[in-house]
Amino acid sequence: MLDSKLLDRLKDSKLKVTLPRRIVLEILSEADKPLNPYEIVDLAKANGKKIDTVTVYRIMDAFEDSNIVHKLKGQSKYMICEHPCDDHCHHQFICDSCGDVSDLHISDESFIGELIKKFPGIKIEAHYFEFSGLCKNCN
Amino acid sequence: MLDSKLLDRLKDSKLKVTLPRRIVLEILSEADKPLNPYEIVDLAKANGKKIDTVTVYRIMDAFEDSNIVHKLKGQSKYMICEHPCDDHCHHQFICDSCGDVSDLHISDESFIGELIKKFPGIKIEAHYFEFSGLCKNCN
DNA sequence: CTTTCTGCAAAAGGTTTGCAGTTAG
DNA sequence: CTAACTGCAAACCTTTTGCAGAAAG
Repeated sequence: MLDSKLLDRLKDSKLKVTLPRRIVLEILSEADKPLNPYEIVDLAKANGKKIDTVTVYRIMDAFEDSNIVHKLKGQSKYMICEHPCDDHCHHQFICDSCGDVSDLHISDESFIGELIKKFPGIKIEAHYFEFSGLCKNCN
Repeated sequence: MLDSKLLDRLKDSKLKVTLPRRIVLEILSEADKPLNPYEIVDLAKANGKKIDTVTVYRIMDAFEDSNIVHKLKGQSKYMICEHPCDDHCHHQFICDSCGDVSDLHISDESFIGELIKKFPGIKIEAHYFEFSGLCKNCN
């Protein structure tokens, strides 16, 4: 089921609430990692729901404009933006062995602070950290 | 002119020293930012030198394998790798305003060390850091 | 002389555009 | 009812593959 808070975010935007948009939101919120449009279409199909890839591209554009999702700059992957006003900051650890993805609760300051010191003048608005390796169960 | 140290890196690898490879190296070393294959072809043309795009793609693959260039994750942009290092680890800063991408040479230890302390038992094999905001020119 | 490399053509993959029909508000 | 949205087709751009000829070592 689609989380009601997410649905509210969609309602609060100037976007119309349509079936494809609900499906995309549901898939993104259930995914534990960023997804690209093709992956979203595939997951939808796996759930018995068909959406056109082009539609997903357009939905992602609209969601990005409305700050509902965050697009990873490098990859064309998207993830739900949980703290729209705070920042689009994410830290995750992906186990190469069992595939488990965990969200790391690490303090931003220790990472970001050092960076600012090293590169004075820049302003960091968002960040995404991804680590992979072996989790403590698989190590 | 092509820097002799760079040329040596090419000679030291198992790759043959060919004209297209010299051109690519020269362009990359003169560029102050990461370039994608199309940009390399265009800059070559601007210097009166014609290379096929496919050739550039293949050259970049070979250079990456030989640790001569570093590929920015996702961006399909390449830059001369001054510190031939573990190519699984990337730190990039993307300016939201001018789109400039810079690769940050920050020590892994400061970032990774803290993480290991906090999550004992995990083994980190690769990481990807992405920061975005405003570069010092746009800030 | 052998193996690697290049350039061309074509295929494959990812993303965007145009348009007619549909649906939310 | 109207503006926004979807789905399909097709265009477009990026990247990969296959192959014959050229060049490096």
